[in-house]
Amino acid sequence: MSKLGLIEDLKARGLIAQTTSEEELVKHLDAGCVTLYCGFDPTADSLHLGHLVPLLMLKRFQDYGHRPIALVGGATGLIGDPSFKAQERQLNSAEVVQEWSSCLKHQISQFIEFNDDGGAILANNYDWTASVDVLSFLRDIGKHFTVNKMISKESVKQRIDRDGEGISFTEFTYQILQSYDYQKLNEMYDCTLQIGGSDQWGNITGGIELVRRMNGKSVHALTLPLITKSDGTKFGKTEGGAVWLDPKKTSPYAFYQFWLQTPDADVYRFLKFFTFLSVDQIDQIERQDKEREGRPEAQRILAEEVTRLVHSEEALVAARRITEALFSGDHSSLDANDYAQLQLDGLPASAVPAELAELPLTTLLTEAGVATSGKQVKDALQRSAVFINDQVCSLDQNMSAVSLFTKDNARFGRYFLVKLGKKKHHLFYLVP
RNA sequence: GGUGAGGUUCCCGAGUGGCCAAAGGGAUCAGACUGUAAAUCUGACGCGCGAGCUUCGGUGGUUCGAAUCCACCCCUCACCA
Repeated sequence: MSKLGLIEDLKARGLIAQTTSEEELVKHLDAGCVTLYCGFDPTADSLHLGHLVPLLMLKRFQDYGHRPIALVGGATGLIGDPSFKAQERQLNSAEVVQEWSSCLKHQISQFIEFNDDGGAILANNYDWTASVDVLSFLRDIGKHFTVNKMISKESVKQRIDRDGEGISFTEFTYQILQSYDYQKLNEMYDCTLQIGGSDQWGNITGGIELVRRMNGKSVHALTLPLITKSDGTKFGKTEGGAVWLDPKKTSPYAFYQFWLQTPDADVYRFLKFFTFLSVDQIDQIERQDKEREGRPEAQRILAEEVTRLVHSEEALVAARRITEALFSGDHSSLDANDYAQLQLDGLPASAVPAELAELPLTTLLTEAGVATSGKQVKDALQRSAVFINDQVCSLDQNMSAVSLFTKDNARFGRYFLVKLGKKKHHLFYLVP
C-alpha cells in the first residue's frame, strides 16, 4: 500500500476548502520542497482550538518534506482582520500585542520542528512592516491595489453592504498588509504557498496578485474548511469560553474532557481533522464502532491523540488518571496519595477557606470556579446535583458549609471531592 | 456640515409612562432519559442564601412613578453637501 499524495490525503480528510489550480499545485508540490506559510494574529495570549487545524496543517506539509513558515502577526495584529467580522474591532495597545506575539511565538515553537538546516521558520511580520513609512507604503504597495477590487471581496462585503455596519480605513487596509506579507516571504524565502482558514481566501488571493506584480512570480493558495459542528453550535467553546492550547489556560484534563465529549455525529470527521491517524485507520475505527453498538471508542481515541499532540504523553496519562478516578463511580478506591496526585495532575483544586461560618455554599463554589454564579449552584442544589464526597447536599445546607467541611467528613482528614452536575469536579482541601 | 434611522439584559430582537428584571428566539447551565453522545421533555438563566440591590448609550430634568416623555452629549448607519 503506497502512501497517498499529500493533496490526496488532505482531500480524503476533508481538509481542503479551496485551492488555486489544483493541477498546478500538485505538480508544484511533487517537484520538491515547497516553502509555505500560515499566519497567526495575536488576538490573545494563547492560540486556541480554532488555530489547531492550520497549525497541524503546517506539520502535515512538513511531514511530506516541505518547509513551513509560521508567521506571527505582530503587525497585522495591531490592525485587526475584518474578514467576515460583523463589527469593527477594538484595537489592542501595542504593548499588549507585543506581549501576545511572544506568547504565540513560544507556543508555536513547541509544535513545529524549528532547526537550522532547512527546518521550519518562525517569522513576525512586524519585522518588515513596522519600518515602512506611509508614503512608501502608498506608492510602492498601495498602487497595486484597486479599491474597486478590495471592496468587492466577499470577506468585507457585509461590512460594506449591510445597513448598520461600517468598516474603518484601518481594517480595510488589512488585506494589503497581509498581501505584503506574502510578497515579502516570497522574496525572502521563496515562499510559494499560503494556507489559512477559508475566511482568508480573499486576503490570500490579494497576496498572490501582489507577488505576481512585484516579484513576477506565480504562487499558490490553499484554504481549510471552517470546522463546524453537526448541531450548528460553534466549535471549540465550552462553558468557560474558548478551549486554549496553553495548559495554564485550559488544563490538559479539561482539554481531554473536551474531546471526550465530542458528539457521535462529529467524531469521525474530527479524527480526520485533528489527528495524524490515517484515513484508513479512522474508517476502520468507525466500522468497528458501528458493529459493536453501544458506546463508541472514537471519542476516547480522539481525546488521547489530540491531548498527546498538543500537550504530551505525561499530560495525557495524568488526564486519563483523573478521568478514571472521577468517572469510575467509585471514589473509595482512591488513597491519600491519589488525592494529592489528582491535584498535581491538574484537577481544579482550592483550599477550604478558614472562615466558613458566614459563607454559603453558593459563594464558596462560585469563588472556587465550579459555577459562574450563585444561581447556578442554587439550581443544582435544588435538583440534588451537588455532592461533597459522594454525599448529596440540599438547598437547606447552603448555609451549613461549616458542618460539611469538617475534618471528620474529610477523606484522609484533608480532602473533599465536590461534584456539581455530572461532569464538574473540584477538589477542596483543608489547610492544616 | 445637513437630513433621516438607530443604540435594550451573552447574542438576535420585542417593549413607547405604572401590571417590566423587561415578550420571543438562540446560546449557556442543571434534572430526567442515555453512553461523560444525539434527540426529546422539565427547570434556571442581571446580582444576592435571603431581606433586598443594580440595569435598558451617557448626563441632567419632568413626574407620585421613566427603558418608555424633555434637554444636552457620545457612538453607529444611510442619504445629501
